[in-house]
Amino acid sequence: MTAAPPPDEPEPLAELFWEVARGLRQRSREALEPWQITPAQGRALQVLMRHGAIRLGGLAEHLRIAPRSATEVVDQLEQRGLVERRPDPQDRRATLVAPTPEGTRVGGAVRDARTAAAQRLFGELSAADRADLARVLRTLAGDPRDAATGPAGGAPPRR
Amino acid sequence: MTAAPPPDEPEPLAELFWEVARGLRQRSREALEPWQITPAQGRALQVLMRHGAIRLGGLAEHLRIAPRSATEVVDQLEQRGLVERRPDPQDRRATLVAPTPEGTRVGGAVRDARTAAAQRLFGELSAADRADLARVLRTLAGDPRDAATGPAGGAPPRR
DNA sequence: ACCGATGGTGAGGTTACCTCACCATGAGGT
DNA sequence: ACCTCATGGTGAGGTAACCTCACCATCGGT
Repeated sequence: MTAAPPPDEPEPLAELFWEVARGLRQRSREALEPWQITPAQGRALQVLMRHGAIRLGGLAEHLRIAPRSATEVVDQLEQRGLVERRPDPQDRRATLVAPTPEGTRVGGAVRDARTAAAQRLFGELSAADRADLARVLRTLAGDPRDAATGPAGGAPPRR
Repeated sequence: MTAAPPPDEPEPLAELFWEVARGLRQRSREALEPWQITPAQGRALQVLMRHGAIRLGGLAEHLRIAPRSATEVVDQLEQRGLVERRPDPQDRRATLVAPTPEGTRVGGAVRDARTAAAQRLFGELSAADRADLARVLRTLAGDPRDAATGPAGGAPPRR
């Protein structure tokens, strides 16, 4: 266990990664401050804008949180008039959640603001650097999409 | 891909980034599960291992949290016998916090586990990819280290 | 000797999660 | 048709990791 054959230093890599994450999160938070939207609400709204009306459980799945927690964030968004609960005609147990027109408007604005925030960070990079970053991140995310352009033959398809 | 006049898709870049962050956080969490150490405690312990005895306020600064919050995490670590409070001989208002021998032991193990976790993720990359990632992240982190050394500074042109 | 600044902490609040228990409904077996 | 079990949402209550505000002891400068 003391053996570290490739004596790399992933430690600073991870640290660096978190440092950048901090910066990105900070910018995102500033970006959605004008709308008084919490990060959790923003994430939920984005999912709803993409998927339209979905069940509460489906929303929870997309957000990777417990169904109970989805109830909570939907409560908040509903109270702000950004989303609407309606019964699922297919299943009377289920509740569909959909953005209101206002929710769509705000959601769009939030998305734009967040995009702009990301741009302010990633825009500092050259196009080549952005491409490198995207390629490497795709590899790390387990996306096999870049296997063809990989320099060392790419990573074996794990998982 | 060479001609991309409006190359503004930071959206997937940011998404990709968070996806990877999720994976890294997940692995880190698993890594320090055997020690029953929460992420906040782990971070504090790492700082203490690096700096030895420091003031509570100094710890808060390193962790970028409010002094009051540092009190809390130190309380937890002290209760587990991993750190020790002692009066600062220079200033009777201040409290020095230092890891106990046990804390040093656990802190080392946690560091190793976390390093191994990061390795499991970043180890999937080629050395060249790791270098690219490090370079780009340093730029994003605002580290002037690579600006002074020019565009091809620390990393020789690969490929 | 005084007085404003500083270091730590008690009290109490927030966010974003969680589990467990519960109820209404749906779906399958007999 | 009936019974049973699984499923969808939610009330109740809990946790981690932060925060601010108020307070006290001490420090440093005049």
